[in-house]
Amino acid sequence: METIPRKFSANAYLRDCASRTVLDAIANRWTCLLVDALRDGPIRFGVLRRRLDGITQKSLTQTLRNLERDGVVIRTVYPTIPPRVEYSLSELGGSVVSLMEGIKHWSEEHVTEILAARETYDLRAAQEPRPVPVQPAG
Amino acid sequence: METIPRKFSANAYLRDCASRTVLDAIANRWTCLLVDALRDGPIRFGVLRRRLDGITQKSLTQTLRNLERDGVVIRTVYPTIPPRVEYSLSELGGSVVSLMEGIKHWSEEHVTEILAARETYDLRAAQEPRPVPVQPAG
DNA sequence: CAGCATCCAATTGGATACTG
DNA sequence: CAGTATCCAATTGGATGCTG
Repeated sequence: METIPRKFSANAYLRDCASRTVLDAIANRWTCLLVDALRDGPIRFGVLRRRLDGITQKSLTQTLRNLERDGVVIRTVYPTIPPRVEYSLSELGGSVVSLMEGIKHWSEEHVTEILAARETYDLRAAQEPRPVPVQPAG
Repeated sequence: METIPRKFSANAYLRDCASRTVLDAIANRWTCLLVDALRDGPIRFGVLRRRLDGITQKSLTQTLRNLERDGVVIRTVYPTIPPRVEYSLSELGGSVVSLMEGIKHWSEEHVTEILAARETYDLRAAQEPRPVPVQPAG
């Protein structure tokens, strides 16, 4: 009787589990917006740059490179002058689109509620008595 | 005839839209793991600390404070000695659990595939001809 | 136990200049 | 157009010590 091969079980709670690096790769602002922007098909570098308002060329390049390296994004270079480079999602990338889109959507849906919560919190914090310093000034 | 009040439409693509700050708040490693860890009910600070392997006390405190401020997390202090503090999800927090869990799960499911992609990429990169320096050494 | 305060190293991010 | 390279400011993150 054979032992059933136990499947490797990743656990992102563990600091040394490689899935933690994957979590880091996708759970950040630019990856979320970038993957969402790629959902409707190939898109050029310059268009992406303008769409992800506030991203620098450096950050965009790095985010794209990392996702390409991870097999999430496909980079296609057309040997024209001037150069034309298009980015699209791989099948793997397609499998994470709904999650990224979901996060973006959630942020937009709940922003008003959250801004209100922040205001309330800050107001209460301002009203609370300050902790007495160990060495009072003066 | 009244004008229909046009609903404010948030857009996280825009750098100055407040929803961008919400995106930043939830799209990061610790928030993802933290919210996921809170899904099964109230949990103490020390337990969280041990569960989110590798997090420092400082980072955990800050992540919890920010989410509390945003109305995602509820902090309950029991006036005992020693102090006992429990964290749980608000209703708002509950509405984002499935997304956070989804990201964690996706990371764990695709880690092998992604590690392979990285290896392939790095191998190809090592084989590619180096760009000729403008001022060749020697 | 659940923090806060502080110091410091390391990583990130922006601005700028240049290239095939 | 789509990058690379570099310099530098700013933010982050870890380690440590202390407290109600």
